[in-house]
Amino acid sequence: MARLPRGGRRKIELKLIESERERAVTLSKRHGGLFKKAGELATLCGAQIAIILFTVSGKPLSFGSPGVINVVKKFLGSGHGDQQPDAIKASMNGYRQAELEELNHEFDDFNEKSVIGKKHGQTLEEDLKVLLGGMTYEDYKSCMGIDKLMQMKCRLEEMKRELEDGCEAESGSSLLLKDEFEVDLSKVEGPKDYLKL
Amino acid sequence: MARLPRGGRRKIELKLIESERERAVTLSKRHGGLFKKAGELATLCGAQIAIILFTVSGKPLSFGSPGVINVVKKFLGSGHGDQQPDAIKASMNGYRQAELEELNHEFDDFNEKSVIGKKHGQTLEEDLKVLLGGMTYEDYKSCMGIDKLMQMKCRLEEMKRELEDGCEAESGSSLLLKDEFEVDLSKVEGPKDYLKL
DNA sequence: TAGACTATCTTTAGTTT
DNA sequence: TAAACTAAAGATAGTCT
Repeated sequence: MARLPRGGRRKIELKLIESERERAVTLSKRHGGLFKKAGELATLCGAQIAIILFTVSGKPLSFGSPGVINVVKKFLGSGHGDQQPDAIKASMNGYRQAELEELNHEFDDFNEKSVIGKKHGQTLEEDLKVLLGGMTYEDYKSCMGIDKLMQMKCRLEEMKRELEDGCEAESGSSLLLKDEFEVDLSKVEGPKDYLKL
Repeated sequence: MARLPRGGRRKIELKLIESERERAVTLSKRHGGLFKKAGELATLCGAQIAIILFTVSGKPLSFGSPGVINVVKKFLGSGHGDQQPDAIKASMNGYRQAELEELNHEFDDFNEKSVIGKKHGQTLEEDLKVLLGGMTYEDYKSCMGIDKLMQMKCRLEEMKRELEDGCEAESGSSLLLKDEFEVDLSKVEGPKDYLKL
């Protein structure tokens, strides 16, 4: 009855939890917390939100307000007709728009880091080395951050090209992120603001 | 320089934030927090996760590990081939499985509440009244909780019927939740465990 | 073994700059 | 206008039952 207050929350390392049982417990707790937060966000901000979650064993869990399928449909479907003030974005579906937002955001992050490097008199090439730290080339491919950064660059250029060509390339498949995305770091240039949409 | 520690976090009511500006600030903060938590969940538990978010103004934001589209595809596509130990679930896609999980979970919640009511000698009909509190009938339709509960009941029965028919009704459309779902409370029966899948 | 507990960590509402 | 700040609110890791 009388509880000994020995244990409390402790900070944990952000890496895959080894123990399968502990992992399941953590998933259960955080799954609840995440969905709760999503619900609050929907209520407080009037946002529509969907979360799709697959556990390591393949079990699907989902949250949706006003329903996963509705949000996903909107995301995959056309975005025109909504109150999009931007003419370019009005021709894109939610997926493209969200991707664009994300890429621009990462673009800003990278630019900021580059500027910090510049202050120390580094070249962009050196910035990259700093950003990549002591990783080997093999690490690069498994590193989400830099991988996405490279995808970002190419995607931005691709989008820009499409827009300059008159937004006619509606085929879509070329816009899907490739599972395998080879990056030749020697060809990486520094980010340019004019690439940002 | 010296900050007067007058302000700190205060509890807020869980309803739509009136002020458009304040709503945007809250969305920005919580959007970051939510996506961060999702990333942690993916890392810690090895889970695949996608979040799709539309702001009130229609702007789409997304998070995905290993990419929104991949997770959504898996969700909408067939679930067979994965390590599903359950024969029934193996024939369902992620969407149906997740829906089933959610419904079973709500079913448990409702059952638990009913049991609590039973302890006080109430009938199931009275349980419902307790659960519904002082709401009017119009409130029912706008009340997500009870609305989903009714959907749940029907959906479970529907699924059960399909399964008994040999899992042949693969058409799918009948399984989509209807936007408008009329509920006649006088016909509502108590939950039965044999309905649960 | 799934839920209760609690000390601590994390997020964020309101404020200031 | 956005960013930094502060402390209360909220989430949760580890423990116990």
